Amino acid sequence: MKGITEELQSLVSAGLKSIFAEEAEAQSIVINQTKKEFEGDYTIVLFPFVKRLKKSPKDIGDELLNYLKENSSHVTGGSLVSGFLNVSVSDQAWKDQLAILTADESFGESPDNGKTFMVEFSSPNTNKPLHLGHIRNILLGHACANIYKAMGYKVVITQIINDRGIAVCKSMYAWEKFGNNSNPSEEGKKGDHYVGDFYVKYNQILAEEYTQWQSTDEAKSVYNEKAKEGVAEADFFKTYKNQYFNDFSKVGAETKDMLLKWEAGDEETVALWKKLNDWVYEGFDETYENLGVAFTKNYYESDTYLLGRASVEEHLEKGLFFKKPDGSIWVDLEDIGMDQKILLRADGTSLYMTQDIGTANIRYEEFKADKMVYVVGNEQDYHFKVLFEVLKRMGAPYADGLYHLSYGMVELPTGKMKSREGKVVDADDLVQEVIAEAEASAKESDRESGRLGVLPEEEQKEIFRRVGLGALKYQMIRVNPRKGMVFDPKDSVDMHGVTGPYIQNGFVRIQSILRRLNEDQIAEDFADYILFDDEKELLIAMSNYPNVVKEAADNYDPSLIANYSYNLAKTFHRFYNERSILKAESDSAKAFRKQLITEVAKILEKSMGLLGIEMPERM
RNA sequence: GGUCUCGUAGCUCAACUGGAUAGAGCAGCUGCCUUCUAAGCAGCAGGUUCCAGGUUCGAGUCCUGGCGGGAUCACCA
Repeated sequence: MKGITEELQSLVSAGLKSIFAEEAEAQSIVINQTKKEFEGDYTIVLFPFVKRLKKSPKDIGDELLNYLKENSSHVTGGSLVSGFLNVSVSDQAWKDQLAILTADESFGESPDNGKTFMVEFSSPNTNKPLHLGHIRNILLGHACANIYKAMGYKVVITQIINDRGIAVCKSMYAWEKFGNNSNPSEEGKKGDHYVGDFYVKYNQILAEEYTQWQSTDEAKSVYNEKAKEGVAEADFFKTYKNQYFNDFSKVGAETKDMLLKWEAGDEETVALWKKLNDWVYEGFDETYENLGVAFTKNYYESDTYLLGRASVEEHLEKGLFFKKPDGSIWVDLEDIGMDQKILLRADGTSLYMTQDIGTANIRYEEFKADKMVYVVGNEQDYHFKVLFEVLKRMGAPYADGLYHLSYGMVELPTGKMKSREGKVVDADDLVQEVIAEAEASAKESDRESGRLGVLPEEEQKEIFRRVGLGALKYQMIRVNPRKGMVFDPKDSVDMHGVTGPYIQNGFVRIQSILRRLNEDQIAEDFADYILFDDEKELLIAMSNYPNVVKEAADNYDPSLIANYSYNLAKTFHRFYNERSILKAESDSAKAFRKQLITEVAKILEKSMGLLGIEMPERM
């Protein structure tokens, strides 16, 4: 069964063929909703054919309109305005459209296509809790997974956990020194926060040590070298911190020693490492659960960091890469305007790039995914460009299905977040905060209506949770992923206007009506009903849903869904203010509207569901 | 400096991938709750779409060159 838009497209396509012998693919024909200023429901843009047919828009439009009227019972009339053919469709066409929506439980969802979609997101480090940046990442990735599931893919959700390296050792070091052999539950903290606090502590003691060092003779002599170049002392020490850590720091040396021990498999060190990481995972799981996401499979860097090496060496022999005199292995991408990039160190140890090559390979072996999408911030655009190019040259069978879903950073009004300084918006805090805000907002409006106060405590809590999370998630997803965004934790999230709660409110209003309607029998028949424009607008919007899902999938852009849901909700709110359902002017109006709003609610719920946002029954 | 990316109302964002007079929300101002949930609706006001050229029936959208912000240019991940 086809929606009206598709029907018009194929009619126009057939019409062009029969009248002008012109081949035009149905999907390529541009059909818009007619602007309010003009008479009509749908607009067909004729300009593309003017040139190809060498005829005036008027000739084409007149003949096409005749064809449409003769060949479709749905097209009742139309008018031509400078190259735009505005056609009107019959009330029956709208009712047919509603029937399609009602009959098709999985409207907007495609049947199983036998393909697999894999998405990687979150990808946390185990030395600190998740923050605002992760939230955008997680929500984008999760929404994409849902969208591709709706498109008929089997979906695999993964994260790669960065559980090794010097950063983890820093937390371990600080815990050993200051942890008093305690643990998260004794301290009443969430595991990831507990461990993260030691990471912050570590950076504090390192900073103290560094400050003290700056007044030593050793430091003076290092600075004196640079002073000749006219670098101010304060500026010098600001930029020297990393090198200090590597060359002079006692704390740094001990931490690096810890890393070496870990790599050598030292039992005690590994046990400590495992203990801290397990605490962190417990904390992460809680955060993920609060956000409503779950992973099919976790990859740990401690397992995968050696992978890829064999693969690189193999392709070196095939002449794809080259070896520098020092023994390191490189790929030369200068022929496509990119740089040379190192793939394997002289000592044979692997790098970020090597790891990612290896991980991609084992993932493909494990899941045979047709698409593999990485949700990673745009600061890694270049890395993924190189990675994908290298995999392509290596002849990876999955190379064409790789995609980097790059998104802009989330910034605070004060600038970037600095996790080392503890200057971050914590994910768990933020979630708690928005839920509290939803509660405050609800109680304020409930003071007059008294709707929620009578519900059991549990039920109220669930409502606040859904509304708060709905607000947060919607705000994060509604902007185009490519763009950076500013998030002000002081304002937290809005509950009015273009927001999650606005859309949820549309759904809630419908549920409220349906609860009342179901109390008495109403007529089912509305054959003689004549539609209002606002009712047609709802049908137009709903019939467009599958296209929006497809577009969101093609562009890896959940914000399209977010905008769509808002527009549908807005159309509904307008309709709601204009037309009564319980007190409809006739039985057929009541029957029609009942069916109409039932479908509106379904699509609101479905589309928001794709974004991971749940609908409350009341609010 | 090279590469990538963004620039639309005071602020946060749209614009169906080149279509009609660039739309929403927030903030400001006016109205609408004894009538289906006012987390709502209606209205006022707010624009040289960063600038200059070009492509064409038509450009916020594509091309060229500037200007401005961000990212990146590690044998870190």
